[in-house]
Order: sequence, then structure tokens, then C-alpha cells
Amino acid sequence: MTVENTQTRRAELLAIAAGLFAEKGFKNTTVRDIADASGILSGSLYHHFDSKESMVDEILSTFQEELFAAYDAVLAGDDDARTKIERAVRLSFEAIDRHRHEVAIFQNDADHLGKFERFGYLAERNRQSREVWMTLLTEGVESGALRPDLDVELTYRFIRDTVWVAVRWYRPGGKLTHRDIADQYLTILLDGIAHA
Amino acid sequence: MTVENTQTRRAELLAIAAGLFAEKGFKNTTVRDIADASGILSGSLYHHFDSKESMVDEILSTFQEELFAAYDAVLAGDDDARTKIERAVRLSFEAIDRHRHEVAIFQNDADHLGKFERFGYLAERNRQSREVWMTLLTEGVESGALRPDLDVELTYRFIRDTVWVAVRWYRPGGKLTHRDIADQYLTILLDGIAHA
DNA sequence: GTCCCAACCAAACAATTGCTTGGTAGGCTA
DNA sequence: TAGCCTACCAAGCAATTGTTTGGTTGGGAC
Repeated sequence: MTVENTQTRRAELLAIAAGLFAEKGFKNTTVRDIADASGILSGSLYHHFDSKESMVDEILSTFQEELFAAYDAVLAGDDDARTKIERAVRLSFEAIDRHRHEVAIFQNDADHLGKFERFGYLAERNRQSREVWMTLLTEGVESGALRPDLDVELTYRFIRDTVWVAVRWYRPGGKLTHRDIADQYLTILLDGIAHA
Repeated sequence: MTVENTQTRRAELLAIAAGLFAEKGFKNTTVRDIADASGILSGSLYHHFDSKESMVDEILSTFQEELFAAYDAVLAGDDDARTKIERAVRLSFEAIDRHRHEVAIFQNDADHLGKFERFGYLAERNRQSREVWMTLLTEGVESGALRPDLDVELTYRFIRDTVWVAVRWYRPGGKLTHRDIADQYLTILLDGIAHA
């Protein structure tokens, strides 16, 4: 068995684990569940991974790295505030589309996992995410693109919640693409649902 | 010990359990956790309740009954569509304020619990909630209060998600009351964040 | 004073959990 | 052909889980 196969198998197992973690929660998924779904015995998982924790660790940290690189690219761009906000929203729905298991795990288990030292980076990433959005929204208010009376902190929370919780109902291949959803949400967010 | 005390003790234990379920999740909370927090031994809980499941059952079903009675009152009122939507939003944030443990449990564990026959009413309540919102939003579009190009189904999901997930960060006694939050959210929802 | 009963304790139960150990199959390299 | 290494099996471990059982306590009713 070649090196390529080795890495493939490892990734395969991680993908299976991610699916189960996302569906049933981390704590609620047993190593036997993962092994069964992979067609091996539970003990054999420990040839590939140190522990159940290190599996979810690898799943989450890999995803977060990619996600925040994308946010940084938006921040670093020279678009105006409104465009940056639009890009950040679209980027988030795209992440849900491409990494829905990872997003679901983060949504459901990050609070609980974050208590352990090993997962301290989760809280750090949360802080970083807040930074990104607060910067964009503040910039938006100051540039006159957004209404001046906006509570920026609260707006950040509303956006964050609405965007990420969509992972609970969004299904790739469904009637609406992640782009459709981003479009609709941006319309509502920017201009509201009331008739002009 | 009088009958009054009996009912008090039972409610006391349920409240303690609700707090733990909300904080750590249903599956992740052990009967020993509940017993410890109550100052008794785990076995003694079974004098009051059939099972751990029946505890969460009682917590959730009691709450849902109260909540949906409130929704029904809004629907039955003779306000215009926009006012009804405002009332439904305010009512939801008020529920988060008054029953945050119950809301949190519903948010975090309803999906998992709903798979068991015993908790079939959870799915039923979800359907009911969708009904309420779809009715209000459709009425809003038809009456001209809301923009005609609105995707009502999607809008329902956005509202539901944003409102209920607020339970994750809202803290009673904090800087913002549930009324403040409802005001801000309604402004954003109805008129958007963009500068007019 | 006797009885009752709600509330609880003490101890154990089988099942399930994450994980370990020692071994084996079989393809790859030399 | 020999040796090596990856991937896995088979069996078991201690800890933790929800729950059960039989007994104790102490206040209220008659």
C-alpha cells in the first residue's frame, strides 16, 4: 500500500467521522459508530488516530484554517465596505455548502469542546471572527453605507447566527444553491423585508 | 411534608435538571450530575421521575404548550400583518428571556430527541411554528406590507434561526433587555441595515 | 403511640464507553 | 526469499452510564 493510499484512507476515515459527528454530535458518536461505518473494528481506528478527540481536532482545525484564510482575503481586498460585507456573507454560505459537516460540528460542539485546553484555538477563532465582522460593519457605518444608528455588536451577532445556523437546513443539491440563499439573505439584511 | 412541598421539590429538581441540560446538553448530562447539583444521590431521582427522558419530556412539553398558546393569541388577534409579525418576534425574545433553559434545550437537543416516538410532538410543534410564520408572512406580502418578491419560506427560516439562536448569547440582566433586542432586530429585519 | 408515606440512602446491576494489547495478513522492497 | 510495514482483527480493560432494589428517616394523621 502506497503513501498515497495511506493518506487517502486516513482522509476517508476522517470524512466518515465528520459525517457522524455532524449528524449525532461529538459526544454522542462512539468510536464503534465510526468503525462500523468504516467497515473495521473500533480498535483499528487507533492505528490511524491517537484518540477520538484528535479526530475532531484535525477536522475542525483544518477547516478553520481554510475559512479564515478566506476571510483575510476579503479584509485585505480594496472593495468598499458594502461589497466586503457581501463577499463575507457569500463566502460563509459557500463554506456551508462545501464543508457542511465541519460547520455543523463547530456549531453544535464548539462550546463544549472549547472548555478543554486542546481546543483553545476555537475560542481564539471566535474572537477573530468577531474582529472581522466588527471591522466590516464599523467601516460600513463610518463610510455612510450603513445606517448610522446601527448597534454594530448586535448586528454582528444577528448576521453570524443567521448565516451559520443555516447549516441545519441547507442541503446541497436542493432547490436553492448557496448563491441563491446568499442573494436572498443579503437583500433582506441590507434592505429589509418591508415594502419600500 | 405537605403536598405543596412535594410539588415544590419536584419543580425544583426539574429546574436544576433544565439548567444542566441547557448548559451541557441532554445526553451529556448524567443523572449523577443532576443528583449532585440537587444534593441527593442519583438513585433518589427515581423516586420523583421515571427516567432521565421523562424529565426532559416534562420540561419541553410544558414549555411548548405555553409558547404556542401565546402564538395562537397573536394569530387570533385583529392587528394588521406587520403588527402581528412584530408581536410574534417580541413574544419569541420574551420567551428566551423567561425560559432560556427550555429554549436552549429545544435548540440543542430537539433534533436528536425527535427521533424517538415519545418526542414526536416536537416535530409536530415545528410544523405548527412554520404554519404560524408562513401565514403571517404570506399575509404580509398579500397585504402589501412586505415586499412582493420575498421568498416566504426562506424568510421564515431566517427569522426563526436568528430569533431562537439568540438564546446562545442573550443573558437576562445584561446591558440589553429582550425588548431592546427585539426592537433592534425588527428594525433590521423590516428596513435593513443599509443607509436609506 | 401507631401507622403511613414522601424523600432519601447505600449498594449494586448490566450495558456502554474510549482505549490497549498482542497478534496476523499481505503487499512492497531489497 | 527474507524482512518490513501498513492496516487490520480479537479480546479485553477500567471507567462511566441509566436504572433497580431494599432499607432508613422523619414529619403528619388518626
